[in-house]
Amino acid sequence: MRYSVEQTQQHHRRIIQEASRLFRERGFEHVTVSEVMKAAGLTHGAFYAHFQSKDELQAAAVEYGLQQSLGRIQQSLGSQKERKAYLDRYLSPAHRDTPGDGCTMAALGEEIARCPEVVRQAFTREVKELLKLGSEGRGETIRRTALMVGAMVLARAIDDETFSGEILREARKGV
Amino acid sequence: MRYSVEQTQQHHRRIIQEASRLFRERGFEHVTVSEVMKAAGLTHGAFYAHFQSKDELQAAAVEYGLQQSLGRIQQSLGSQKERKAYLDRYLSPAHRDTPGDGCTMAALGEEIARCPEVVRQAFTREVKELLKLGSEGRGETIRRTALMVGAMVLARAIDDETFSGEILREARKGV
DNA sequence: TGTACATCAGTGAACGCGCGTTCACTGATGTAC
DNA sequence: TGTACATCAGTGAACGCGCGTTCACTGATGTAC
Repeated sequence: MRYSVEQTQQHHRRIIQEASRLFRERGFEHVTVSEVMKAAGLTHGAFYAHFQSKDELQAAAVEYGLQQSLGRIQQSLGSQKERKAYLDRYLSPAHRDTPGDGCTMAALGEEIARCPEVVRQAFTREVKELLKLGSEGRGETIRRTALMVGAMVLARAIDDETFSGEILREARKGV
Repeated sequence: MRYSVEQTQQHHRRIIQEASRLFRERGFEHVTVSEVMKAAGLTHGAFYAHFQSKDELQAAAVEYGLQQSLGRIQQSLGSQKERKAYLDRYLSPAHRDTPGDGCTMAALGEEIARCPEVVRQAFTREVKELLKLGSEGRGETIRRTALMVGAMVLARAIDDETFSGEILREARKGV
């Protein structure tokens, strides 16, 4: 049956949010369209009323995830204390263990490199915005971001709590 | 038909080598068992005479790829000049554009985080060996590695040659 | 050294499953008069 | 304001395809005597 415009828009946002979370938790390939729709409270058939393909959803989810990061960074620009809290949170075991709500670059960067243009373009656009922020110089912002992303990738892949924690702590000393 | 022991061992090595290359190029999920076997000059049916599952192959391929990296690092420990050449090579557009022969951490780290234990254990073991090397202190080695991996992940995901190159150059200044 | 037999890596057809996507249908919403 | 009709997001069955894996079979290698 037909739903109201607001209802439809809300469903659309919900699909993107759940997709973004699930993709970050398990990767694009390990999440099905049906799972995303179920998480959004709908059935899979309705998906194609919202997106032309799974690729398009991936692009929208990447954009959403990075805009979420952008918001967090903006909120941390106020004081040195907030900046420190942001870095502590990023390089924490909690962030490592809950990728669904975390950094899209660290969760999906490698997969995005192998994605169709539409996804890579969304990523590129948002990362450019992300790097415009930062209280240091541009080069320093790039290096800090790379260090944080690399440390999170390694900490998540490593199957040894102690070693993984060491990587996060050492990385924290470098930012 | 039955093949000689040496022939079989050679096939086994070849399967791992081709798998490691293909996985780094396209990710575990986008490479089929059939493709790996074809690249190794065999047919897919023979695969299960060499490995119990695709997961096991992934573990073997990760181990192989990281041991390849280990060898390269060991060869760069001789002089400051060799060390610089190694860093230049790692953070080069050439490495970015040929992941099949490059760093396994940067190519597969995120996927490995979501892999079964057998793969993650192989990764953990080899990264531990990798970090034992390095001419700096342990903390510095960890930070440098994280920076390099993160920069490569971002440079590969970004769909803009200039921006991608900038990330590699800025990262190079930091190591 | 030669003969008979067991082994097992490799082949290629087949299986079962889950995926992305399609489609006929539904029925409340939105629109035209 | 009320009525008739068109719209389209959502449902759930179905389709087609490719994947990992299995299996009956092959035949040179390796082994026992």
